[in-house]
Amino acid sequence: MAATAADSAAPTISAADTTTHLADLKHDAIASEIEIGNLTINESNNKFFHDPESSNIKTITSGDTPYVSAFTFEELNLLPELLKGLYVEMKYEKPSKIQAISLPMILNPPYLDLIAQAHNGSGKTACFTLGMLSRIDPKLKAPQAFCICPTRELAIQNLEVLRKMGKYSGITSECAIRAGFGNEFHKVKEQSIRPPITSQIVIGTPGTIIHRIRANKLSLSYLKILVLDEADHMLAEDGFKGDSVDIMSKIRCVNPQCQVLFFSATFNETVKEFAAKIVKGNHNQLFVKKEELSLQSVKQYKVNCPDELAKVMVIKDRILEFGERVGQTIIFVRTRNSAITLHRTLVEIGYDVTTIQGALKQEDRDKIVKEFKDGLTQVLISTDLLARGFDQDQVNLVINYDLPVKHNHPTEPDCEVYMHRIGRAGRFGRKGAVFNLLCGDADEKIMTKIEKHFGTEIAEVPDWRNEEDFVVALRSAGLL
DNA sequence: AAAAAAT
Repeated sequence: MAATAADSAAPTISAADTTTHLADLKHDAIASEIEIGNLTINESNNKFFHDPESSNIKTITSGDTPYVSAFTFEELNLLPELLKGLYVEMKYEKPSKIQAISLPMILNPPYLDLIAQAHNGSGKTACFTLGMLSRIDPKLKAPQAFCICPTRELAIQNLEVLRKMGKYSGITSECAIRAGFGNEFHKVKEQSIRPPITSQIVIGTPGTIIHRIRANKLSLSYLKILVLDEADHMLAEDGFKGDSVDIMSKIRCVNPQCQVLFFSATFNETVKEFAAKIVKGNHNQLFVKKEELSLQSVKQYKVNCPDELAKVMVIKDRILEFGERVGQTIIFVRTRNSAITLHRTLVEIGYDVTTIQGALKQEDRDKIVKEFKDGLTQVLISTDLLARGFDQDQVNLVINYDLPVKHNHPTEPDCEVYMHRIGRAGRFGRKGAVFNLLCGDADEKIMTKIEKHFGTEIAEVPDWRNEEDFVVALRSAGLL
């Protein structure tokens, strides 16, 4: 990739010595914005692929450490085994923007806490994965890094990335997610007689991590780094706030110096404030304006449908008719029941899909995800189970069968979930399209609120019955 | 029953 002007003027993020109070953040008194080159693109032969627009990430440092963004992985002084993992296994060439900015902050002493926001599909996972791998003392066979995630699927996916990246490092890792439920006594029992965890990196869901800590099967004594993936959800009142705080305070008791990293594409004001409160005094922050969070490469559409059947018809005869040619599709629904019903309806009219939701047995969930990731299935119906973090390159279409709404305020959109859902398409700068299926005034109002929140105009597909309208939409998204 | 999560 051609070097930009910004490349030569290696930006030093100026050290700020002031406090980290929110008032300061608001005044941008200690903020310095930096500009660096575009994301590195690895698969330029992909026809659904283009250079994502350069995005602004606002950097706020505290303490007196100056950071220089890394334009190459070599500058990060990584162990050769890790560099090999990045180049050979991950097929990375250069750090993406968020990686260039955050990795120096993560990897260099004094290992400050970090609150980091970056666009969906921009390479956040690699940031904290590399962070965990680099900070492990290979000789010490004890847990030194935790990563907690909101779903089991995400924990499994993150472990897969970590093992790939760390393939030559010899660092040990495992998932801490619940294996057996209710009547699967043998599995539950298996876990209760398990020996203590010796893996150096543990990635899991909050409940299971707490359970292992309480059972004294997961030592905190050597912990160096804690990662909260999808951090805004992990810290949300109606998310995993209680569990996350519990884990953090247990760690602080034993190990007050443990570095904490919060990563997500979204941070609403409430969560942002809370995160800034619970990190250690000196810490770093990276933020993106919500108006700049929408991916330029993913086109959003709305379709007015007279009734639920029309929504089904639109999915089958208008969108998937062409959609199947351009990649995989995820259809998001609001409830488990909605997932089951839509699945049944589509099958009834002769269209085969798979469905995932939290009420399924874990082995079925695993199988459905695997089939989809292996490309054996084209269309996947999902609840918000897969709204966050799920990474599948080939997903070019997202359909919101139901719009995401706040559970205690059904007339209000859940803008964060909306952003995460549409972020399942357009991974790493690929092109994609989102179709929001609206039915009635209430839906239209919610859609308008979403548009206002992100300051984006969502194009309307004029007529749900007109095939040509959808062809135009997909073509304009760059998919046909 | 919002969904997720050792609920």
